[in-house]
Amino acid sequence: MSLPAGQPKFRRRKADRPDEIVAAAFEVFAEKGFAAARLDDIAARAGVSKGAIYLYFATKDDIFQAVVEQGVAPNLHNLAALAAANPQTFPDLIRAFAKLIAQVAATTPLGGILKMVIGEARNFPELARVWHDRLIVPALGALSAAIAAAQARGEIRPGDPRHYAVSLISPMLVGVIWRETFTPIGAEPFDLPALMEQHVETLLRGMVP
Amino acid sequence: MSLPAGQPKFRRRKADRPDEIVAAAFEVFAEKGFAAARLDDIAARAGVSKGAIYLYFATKDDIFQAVVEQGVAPNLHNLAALAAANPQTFPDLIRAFAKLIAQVAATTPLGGILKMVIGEARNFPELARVWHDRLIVPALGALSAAIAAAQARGEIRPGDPRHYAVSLISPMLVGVIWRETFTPIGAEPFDLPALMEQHVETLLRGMVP
DNA sequence: ATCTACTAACTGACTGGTCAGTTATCAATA
DNA sequence: TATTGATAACTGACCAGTCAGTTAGTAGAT
Repeated sequence: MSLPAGQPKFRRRKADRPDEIVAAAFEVFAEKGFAAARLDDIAARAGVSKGAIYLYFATKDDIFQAVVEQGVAPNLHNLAALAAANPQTFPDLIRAFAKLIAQVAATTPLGGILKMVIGEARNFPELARVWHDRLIVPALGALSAAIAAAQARGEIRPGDPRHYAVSLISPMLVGVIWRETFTPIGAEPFDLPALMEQHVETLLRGMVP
Repeated sequence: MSLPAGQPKFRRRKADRPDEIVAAAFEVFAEKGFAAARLDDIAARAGVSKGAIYLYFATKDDIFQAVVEQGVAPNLHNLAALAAANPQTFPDLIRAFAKLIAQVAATTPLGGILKMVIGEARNFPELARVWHDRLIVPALGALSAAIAAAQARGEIRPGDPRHYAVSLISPMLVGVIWRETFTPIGAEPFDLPALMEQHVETLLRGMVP
C-alpha cells in the first residue's frame, strides 16, 4: 500500500535548504529557547528530515549562530542607510532615527532575536559579542556622536551623550520585548509608533536649552 | 579508609533547606536558563544531594516557580511603601519613584529574574502572568494614574499617561538587562543611578507645560 | 528520444550520553 | 528505637548526532 504515485517524497534543492532551515530554526528558537528547541521540530518545520540539517550545519550551536548572525545583517544595512542620509536639524535627525527603529522593529524579527540573545548570552558569549560589537555599539556610538555634536553647537543641553542615547531608544527596546513576552499571554499591547513619537517629542523638549 | 571521624556527613535542617535550594536555583537558572540548568548543579550549590530537593519540591518547574515568585514578593512590598508615602509635588514623586527603582535594581536580583521571565515566558506562560499581573500592571498602573492626576491638575502636558510611564522607566529596565547580558562579556557598564537621574530630569523638563 | 549508469541530496532508524525523577538504604535527632 | 531528613545508586525518557540505505536528478551512451 501507500505508493505515493506522483509526488516524489522529496526534492533536491540544495541552494534553498540552508535559508529555509535557518528560518524554521528562528521560529522554533524564538518560541522555545535554545535548549528546549528540538532539531526534529526544526526539521519538520523546514519540511526536511533531521539528517538533512546535518548536510548543511555541523551542530545545533551552528544553526543558532546562523540565526543570530542573519538577524544582525539587515539592521547593519539600515544603520548605514541612515548614516548616509543628509544631516538636517538635530531634532529631525532624531525623529528619522526613531522612525527607522520603529520600522525595523515592525518589519524584522529583531524582537525575537533580541530575546534569544538576552536569554542565551551566558551560554553563547560569542553571539552576545557579535550583537554587541557589530550592532549595538555602532548604533549607540553613532547616536551618541550626533548628540555630542549637537551639544557642541549649543543645540542640546549638557549631559552624558551616551545616557541621552539610551534614554532615546530604551522605550523602543522595552516595547519590543513586551511584544515578545507579555502580549502572547494576553497583556495589553503597546502602539509602538505612537509610544515612540510621544517619547521622542517629550524628550527632545527636555533636551533643548 | 575515610572514616569522617568527627563531622557528621550531613545535618537535618528541614526549616532552612527550601530557601537555600531556591537561592541556589536562582543562581543556576540566572546563569544557564531554565532548560540548561541541571538539578545536580542546583543541589551541589545548595550543599545538598539531588534527592533532598525532591523532599521539598515536586518538580523542576516548581523550583523555577518558587524562584520567580520569591522575586516578586519583595518588590510588591517596596511598591506598597511608595504608595503610602506622602504625596509631594509631581516631579518629586517621580524622582522618588525613580530612586526606588534604582535602589531595587541595585539591591535585589530583579535583573536576573527579569531575564528569566523574558526567556521562558513562552514555556511558562503562568509565570509571565504572575509577573505581569502582580508586579508590572500594578506598578505601571500606579505610575500612569499619578501622571493622569497631574495632567488633570495641569502640571503635565497632555499625552497618553501609559506611554509617559513607559518612557520614564524604560532606561532602567534596559540598564538592568544590559548589566545581565552584555557586561559579563566585557561591555562597558552603565552608571545606572546617573543614567536614571539624567533621564528623569530631562523627561520631566519635557513633560511640564 | 530512450535507456542506463552514476552522483549526491535526502531519509529515518539507531545509538550514546545526559538528566529529571525514583527508591533502597543510612544516619541524625526526638 | 522510631521517625524522618538525607543520600547515592538507579531507571527511563528524551534528544543531538550518525550512518546505511533510498530516491531524485543528470550526463553519457545508444
